[in-house]
Amino acid sequence: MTSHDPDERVAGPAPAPPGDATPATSPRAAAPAPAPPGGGAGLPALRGHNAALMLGLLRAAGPAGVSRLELAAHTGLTPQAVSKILARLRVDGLVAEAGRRASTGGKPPTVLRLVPEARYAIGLHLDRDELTAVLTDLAGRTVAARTAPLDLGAGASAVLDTVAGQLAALPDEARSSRVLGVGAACPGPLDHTAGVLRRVTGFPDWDGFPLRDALAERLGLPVVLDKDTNAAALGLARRAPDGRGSFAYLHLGTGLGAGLVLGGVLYRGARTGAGEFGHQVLQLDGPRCGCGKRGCVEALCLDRAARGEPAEAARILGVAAANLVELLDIDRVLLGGRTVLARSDTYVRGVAGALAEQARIRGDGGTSAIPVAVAEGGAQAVADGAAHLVLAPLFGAPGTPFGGGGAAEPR
Amino acid sequence: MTSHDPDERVAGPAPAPPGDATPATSPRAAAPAPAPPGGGAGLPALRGHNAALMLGLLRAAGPAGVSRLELAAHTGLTPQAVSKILARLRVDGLVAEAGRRASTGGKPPTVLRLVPEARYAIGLHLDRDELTAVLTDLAGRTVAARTAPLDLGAGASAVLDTVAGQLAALPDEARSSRVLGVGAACPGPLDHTAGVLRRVTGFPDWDGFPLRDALAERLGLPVVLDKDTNAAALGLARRAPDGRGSFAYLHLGTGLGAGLVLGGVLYRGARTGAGEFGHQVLQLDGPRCGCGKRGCVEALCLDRAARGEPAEAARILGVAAANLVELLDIDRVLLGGRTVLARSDTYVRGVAGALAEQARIRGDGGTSAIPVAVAEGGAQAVADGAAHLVLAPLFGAPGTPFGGGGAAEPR
DNA sequence: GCACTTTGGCAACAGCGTTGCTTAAGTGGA
DNA sequence: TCCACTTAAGCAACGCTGTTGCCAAAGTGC
Repeated sequence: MTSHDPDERVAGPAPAPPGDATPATSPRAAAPAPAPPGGGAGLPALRGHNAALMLGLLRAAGPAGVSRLELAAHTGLTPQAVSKILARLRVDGLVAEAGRRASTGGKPPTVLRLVPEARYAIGLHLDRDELTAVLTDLAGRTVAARTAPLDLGAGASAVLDTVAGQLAALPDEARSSRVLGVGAACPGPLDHTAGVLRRVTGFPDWDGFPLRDALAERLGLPVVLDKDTNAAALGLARRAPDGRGSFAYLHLGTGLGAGLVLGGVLYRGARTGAGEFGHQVLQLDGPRCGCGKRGCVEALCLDRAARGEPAEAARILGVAAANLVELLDIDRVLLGGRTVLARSDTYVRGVAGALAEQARIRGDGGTSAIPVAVAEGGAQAVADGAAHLVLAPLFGAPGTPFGGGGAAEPR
Repeated sequence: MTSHDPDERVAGPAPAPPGDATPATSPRAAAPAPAPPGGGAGLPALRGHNAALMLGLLRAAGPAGVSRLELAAHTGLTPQAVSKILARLRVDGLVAEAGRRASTGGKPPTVLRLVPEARYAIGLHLDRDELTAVLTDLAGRTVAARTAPLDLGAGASAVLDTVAGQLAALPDEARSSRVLGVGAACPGPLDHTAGVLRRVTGFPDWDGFPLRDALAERLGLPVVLDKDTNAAALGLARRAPDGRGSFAYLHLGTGLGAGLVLGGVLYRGARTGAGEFGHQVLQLDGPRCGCGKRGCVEALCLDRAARGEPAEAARILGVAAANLVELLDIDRVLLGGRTVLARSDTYVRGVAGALAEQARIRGDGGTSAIPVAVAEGGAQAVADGAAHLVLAPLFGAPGTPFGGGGAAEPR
């Protein structure tokens, strides 16, 4: 079965066809209420919240797993409650027992871990000249990845064809019913909520195109659309040790953008346009930038880089990063993008220098220098992160409001 | 001093800072659960969440009130559930019926409203040379306000004496058991979580002083400590029509600071140091600022203001504000502080001009110019907002995590 | 081999919002 | 005047949540 039923509606949790007896997994409810935003919560929301929390802790534990009592301690829930919740997750196939740990003077604890192959997500990175598609499992591991040339200027139909072709070439799991959906990352600006592209620099024809719905219809899967920098930041957030940190991912390629993770949660802003970092004015009445303003970081930075002065470019980026750190009080800065990767040491050193200088001036002792590093993941980072646009709702982000996805039933 | 028994436990949910999930324990032990951060939720949390949500909607409705069915529609809860929740709140004395509205073809709806005098909070603004204390009721109205000279340099004991004296001069309600706590706002930087002051500019002796606990012990009430700009922003957030907006409050007085409300929630940052807006570098290698860096907005702005060029100062502030708007995608900018208020028209025009220019360049149509206004509340805005540091947890912020205060029992 | 510790499940329970139905209190047409 | 209809709100029973109390399982250590 290579193609999904084209008539299938994707948006809502479509009520399962009566004749189609879904296997073991228990379809709990047909999502009764559209839940007005900011709404009240009932028992289903409570269950979803705790289930998501537990899945998040299990994912953080990795292959090593966690014991029930450890989960109880981390969540503040009763061991008995943890047992019940885990029982539900085990029935759904998301969690499994994985042996026992050594005793500490009593009955040895049973170790639990995620079942990575229980669910999958597809991540797409639609760049200006290249398409990357990855298949990611529940644990966040990249199962498969493909890259193909792409011409964003070739029109919607051609782009959709390319995407469909690449997905068809992914392993069979990519077409199983265990795929939760597709995360698509594009150059901004775009409207995440509506799933519509805006004026992608250099490709004005895409302005207003409902890419999310077009992809959803073509692929027969739910689709989430977001900016490439946001996707990358989301992917990096998963790698954070505590899962609650705040950081900025600064992407310096042909342009300069940022993805902000504040308190462990991707920050998108009121109109999902946050992170437009490139056109922060850093030099009052400075040289005119392509955007029409004067003294934008992007222009200053890329100019120095083009002139073969990467150290100076890095210093400028560092000043902008220091602004960011002061304003948002984040605890980490990650760098990425082609321009950075070409001279990563220089850029890390330049930005770290600016931040160290600032820490020295503030001299807070406690708030010593903010660490700077090159973002892991390399060229695939955006596509990887795009998959997490779909996976993330399953896992309880540290301070998420009610009703994190919970044990999402596939399709 | 007052009639408070110093050993008495101030029961009920300790006022948690809005926006983050830290339980912010009162000096004494909290009764139920220490609730590990980001923890799981049970039925009490569910109840608290919905109660807080309801209180938030009731507050937003103001004296006009709301009907049960309207609350049901806004929350997504069943009318029956709304009835039950309101019954509990009425028993607690927080909510009361207030007549009926005209019929629309059936039984006329009963109107419900907050009982403003059911709870109170005290707001303190400890400025460098002045102390303002206000008594605020549940509806957010300022019941009483007092201002007295203060010398922050006179030492902790003298400052505490002054505070206690001012509180003693507030109306009797300020000493009733219905007072939930005290919100204290100071010039930054400080550590909101620990309740400890940092290097207040000009008063280095305060560095490391545990003001929150000192005030709590002296006054026998729970205390929440925060930066003056944060308090002001929180107070302004309550005035927002939708309650979910994002805005920045820019305070230009003897210094320049910002309070950020993102998605209806006060954003404090990882180490509660967010909003350090004054030392954003706006002119690469510009004139040296008192802070040690070069080209900070604060230095540029105040220099122009001192030179009698308010229009130029406003333009510079506008460029910095435009940076903020682009980075965080907020939908409103509010101005305040002595320097602004002295020439408010000039500053509003200057900042609005910069934002309009940016909107023109982006030319998004939808995202037309971000509105700019002078913050309401005047000199009392900070003290008013400080009271909301205590009140806010009672009301469900739009997207708050679990366990918003709920119906706090006094004593 | 026995006391002890640690782990984890079973059963009963209190409390949450939901469902189904009834009562209250209006409007409006015959 | 009466009766059908609409809207509002409460009562009772219910399903499901995490919690509590208790007990069985499975180790360690003397």
